[in-house]
Amino acid sequence: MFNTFRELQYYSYNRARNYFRDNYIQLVKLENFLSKQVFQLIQNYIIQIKEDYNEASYLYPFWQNYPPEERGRQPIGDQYPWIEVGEHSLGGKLYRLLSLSFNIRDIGLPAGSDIRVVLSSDKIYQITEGFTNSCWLFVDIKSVGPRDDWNHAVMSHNQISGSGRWDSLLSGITNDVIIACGKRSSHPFYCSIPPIYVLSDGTVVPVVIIILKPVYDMLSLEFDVSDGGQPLSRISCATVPNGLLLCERPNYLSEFPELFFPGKDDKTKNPRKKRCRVSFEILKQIEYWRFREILVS
Amino acid sequence: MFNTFRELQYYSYNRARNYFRDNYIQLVKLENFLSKQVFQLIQNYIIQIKEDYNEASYLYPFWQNYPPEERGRQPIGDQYPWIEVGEHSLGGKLYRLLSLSFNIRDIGLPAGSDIRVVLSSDKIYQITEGFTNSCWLFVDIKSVGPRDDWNHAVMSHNQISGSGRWDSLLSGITNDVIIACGKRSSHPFYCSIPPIYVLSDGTVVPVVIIILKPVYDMLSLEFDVSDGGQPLSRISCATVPNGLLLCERPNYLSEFPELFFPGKDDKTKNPRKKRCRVSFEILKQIEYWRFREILVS
DNA sequence: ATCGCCTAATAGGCGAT
DNA sequence: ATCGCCTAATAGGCGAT
Repeated sequence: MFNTFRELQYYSYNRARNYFRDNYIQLVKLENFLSKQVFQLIQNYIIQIKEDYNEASYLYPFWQNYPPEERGRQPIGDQYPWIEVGEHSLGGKLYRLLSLSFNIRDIGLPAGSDIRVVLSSDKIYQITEGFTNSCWLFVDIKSVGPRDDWNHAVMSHNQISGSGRWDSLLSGITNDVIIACGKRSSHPFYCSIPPIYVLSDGTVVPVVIIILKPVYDMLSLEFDVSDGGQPLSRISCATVPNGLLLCERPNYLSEFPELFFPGKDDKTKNPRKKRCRVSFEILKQIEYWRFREILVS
Repeated sequence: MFNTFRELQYYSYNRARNYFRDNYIQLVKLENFLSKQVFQLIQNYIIQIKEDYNEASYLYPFWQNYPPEERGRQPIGDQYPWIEVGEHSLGGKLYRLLSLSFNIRDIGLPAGSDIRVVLSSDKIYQITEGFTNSCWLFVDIKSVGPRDDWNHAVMSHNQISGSGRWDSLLSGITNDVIIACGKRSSHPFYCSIPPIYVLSDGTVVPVVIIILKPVYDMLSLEFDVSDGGQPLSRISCATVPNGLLLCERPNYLSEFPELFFPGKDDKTKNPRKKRCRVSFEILKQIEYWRFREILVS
């Protein structure tokens, strides 16, 4: 079955890729639209999200004897790994709330982001002027605490889409290598997600990548609090341009070569799997709506 | 905030724990009910699930140059890691479909299973004879292929609930150690999930643990197929008894000491974090409805 | 059938500069 | 601010017995 629809997909993919390279404005509009949708969902439900998130701290007596171990170089010892708190309190809601505005399919893929749903709606059909009614929304949830709260996110190669060349039937898609280009260092970044998928039924599915970054406080650091707790402080939302926008047209990477900069992996990591960082500051420069924040009162 | 509601939770927890130890039949009924619900959702949507699952194989041209690496001892080299295919094609649907029958909250926790949702409904209120209208459904999705398709699942300590003693206000909950007891070996298993949670608003939330095990075929192994592909073959559903049922009343573990048997970790693993295996055969003996299968046509 | 050897992929805290 | 050092937790393929 790996090749059952290959020929159909090959021609349809290249047709779609040409279409969206020519009409790249539609991709931008699609990203703008979904960025707004997701942002508004979170904003509308922020009270509930905050309550669910903060319950993790209130449930301390139930996990205090089995906390996740701290990790990394030299953990100070006053922090609890909080990854899953953000993933669940945000992720579950996204699955449900998106289904209010879109038809959803949970198409399988061996790798990709935390949450990935194929969305269909008339609005997408409108935006693409009838070319497709679907897109693949990739959402990654990147939690951080007060000591790691910089204006960027760390992305793995399975979380960023690339130029997506598919030159000959058997070759399959390949992305041009991106340079994670920093002030003091740089390294190649082998993003692995295509800019567009074509499903076995012919549906054309451009990829949209959104990062949600819940940031938590550590109450133990505040001078007037004796008790602990890691409540939600704010949520940043960032929309990373589709690989065609990055590498083809308008080729954002040529104007903003430092959009991606070196990640967190050390030199023992397989270079093809090294992560990069995405600058939120530069995303905002590309288009103001690519970066937004929701403060939690 | 770690201790804001501790006293309330302490008393309410022990009251609830006593209640469900005395009325353990209600816990069993609750598990039976949810087991049926989840099983029926999957059965009703199996065509869609299968389509979404199998699309991962059809999308091969899009990931063939960036496949997840095989892992473990001596990979043969003909298999693709398929973990995320099952997680997403099943998981996304569960989030949405459960919301048709239940009110859902995505309460945060630093650790636990893949999917965990606090469900509320009148039906739960009925089953518990008015004691609570909520439960915490923990669902773990455990994919395997044809070479690892045994009648069990491997569970980490964060995926099984225990006896849940909370003896003094400050101590927090602790589970009695379970013995993962096999034919040739055995080891302690330090399950870390309490049998019941009490939320900050006083809601009593007993835990229900369900395992979904999608099993895939490897077409490359079939003698009349030259192409590859890893389509869905069947889904097993297993319901693991709540820790109170296991360790207190009716104390299933005393009658079925081999329900949990040694897991997959090696001796370098922190003993407190070692996984165990759960026997599906024994689950079926405990109550027939604790193990069911859905064949994919 | 039992059970454990073995490694990829994810993630983000925090130190060194 | 930059960037990479560093490790927990999850997962299941498959070999040895």
